Amino acid sequence: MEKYPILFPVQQSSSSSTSFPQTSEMLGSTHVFGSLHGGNSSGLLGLKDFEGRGMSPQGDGAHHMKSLASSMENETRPDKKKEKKVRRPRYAFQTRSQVDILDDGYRWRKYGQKAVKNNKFPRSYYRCTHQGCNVKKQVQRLSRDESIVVTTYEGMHSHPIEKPNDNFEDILNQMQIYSNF
DNA sequence: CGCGTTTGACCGGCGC
DNA sequence: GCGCCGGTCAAACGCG
Repeated sequence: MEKYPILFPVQQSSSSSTSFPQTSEMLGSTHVFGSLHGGNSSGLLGLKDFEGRGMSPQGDGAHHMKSLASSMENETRPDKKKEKKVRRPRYAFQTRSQVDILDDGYRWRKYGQKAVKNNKFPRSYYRCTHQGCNVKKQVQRLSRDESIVVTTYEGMHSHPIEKPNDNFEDILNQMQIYSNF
């Protein structure tokens, strides 16, 4: 199935790499959504795994990624009447890519970027620009292995994908997304 | 011009 | 209570 010479729909992101050596392996480990049961493929990890390990061998400091470790937890807030912020489950997966921006068919608007402790690369915060859709995602590159990009999705899209171009590759990618649901 | 990015300030939660 | 830290806001800027 992944024998197609499909490349990623990274058309506009010129990230210092004109010729991508990316192979089907990379595609195989991408776009797996929600099915993080035990698929420890070469590049897929659960959320709790995140990157909490490569860091902090010194024990102290920087293990505040509890927010990221909230995988399928439904946020059983022992708190209160007011649910202003409904923390929805997050889905994180790693991707072997040389570009940070993975085009998944949706249109995202970046709204923040913060430096990550124990990581030389910053983390970018994106939000779906569709009206009424507050799906968020954050993209982060591991400093441990800079060829790995961790993408964390939060929320579910309730609107059709708006694809900026109708390449055959894009359609195939979308099919991959859906089939993995 | 409209839309997206950049970037420092701001905010709320949690640990000490 | 204070300070750190992760996340978000928003004004200014850039680009097509």
